[in-house]
Amino acid sequence: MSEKASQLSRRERQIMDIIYAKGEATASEVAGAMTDAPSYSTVRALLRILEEKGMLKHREDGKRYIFLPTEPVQKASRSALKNIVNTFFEGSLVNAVAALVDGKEKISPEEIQRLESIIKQAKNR
Amino acid sequence: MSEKASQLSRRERQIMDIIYAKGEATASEVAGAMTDAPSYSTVRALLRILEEKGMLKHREDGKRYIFLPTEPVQKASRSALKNIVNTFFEGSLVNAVAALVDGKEKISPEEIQRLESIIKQAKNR
DNA sequence: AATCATGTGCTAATTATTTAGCACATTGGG
DNA sequence: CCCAATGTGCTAAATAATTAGCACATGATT
Repeated sequence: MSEKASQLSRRERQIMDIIYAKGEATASEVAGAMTDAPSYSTVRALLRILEEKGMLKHREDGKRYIFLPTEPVQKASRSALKNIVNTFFEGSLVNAVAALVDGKEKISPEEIQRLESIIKQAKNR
Repeated sequence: MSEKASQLSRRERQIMDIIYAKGEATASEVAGAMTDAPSYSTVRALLRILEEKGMLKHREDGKRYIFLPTEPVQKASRSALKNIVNTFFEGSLVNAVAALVDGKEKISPEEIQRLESIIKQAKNR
């Protein structure tokens, strides 16, 4: 079912989530985004480990490192969704969408419209 | 962002996923569902820990224990989805649905129809 | 130029997770 | 009735994850 992602430890996953949410981030940005952040030193160590594991890469910006995911967000998100669909919705796309829509309090007319067009597109395929 | 779920260790999460997917399971069923399963003894230990943490409960069936989630699958799935929407889709429901639909190879006419009715319902709210 | 602020690399220690083993209970078959 | 098969509880050991600290580099500021 799951492969690389589930090999990550709790902290590693937490950090990956932050970086996916931000797109990219420095060590201190990551630390800042953690509610229960350990020391800066610890965060750096984890970033290094994630890089060793091939989950992250970095580019340099002056003396700082800016970390970003190796795997593009699109691919990662699809695999995360797939996992949830399989775990909770017996593989049913429709049930997952239903949960997503039902779970949301208010859906604006614009959103409805966009959803309709998504389905329209799916129809013509 | 995340709360209880992210406190689970790698193995614990793996087991929770299996039990959510099955609805409920015995120790040996859980072990059987793990591709990289450790010993039976280990699986039982993890189940016990998950029960201590309040994630699982069990009922007895003869001499066996059948484990099931404390939190209903519906609630757990919504929280998992919410997490993904926030992490990968900047909180946008619509983008998540788009990824879900785009990620799927074939969508049957029946599925399309059900999707349409989900949106229709959402409209009248 | 000296000092401070902020960065990294590496290492070592603590804590958590993961694992297997042993003792004992129960059920079903021979 | 006895024994094998299958279950649980508990405990202890091994492995992995998490953490902080120290040494050193670099750029800015006084």
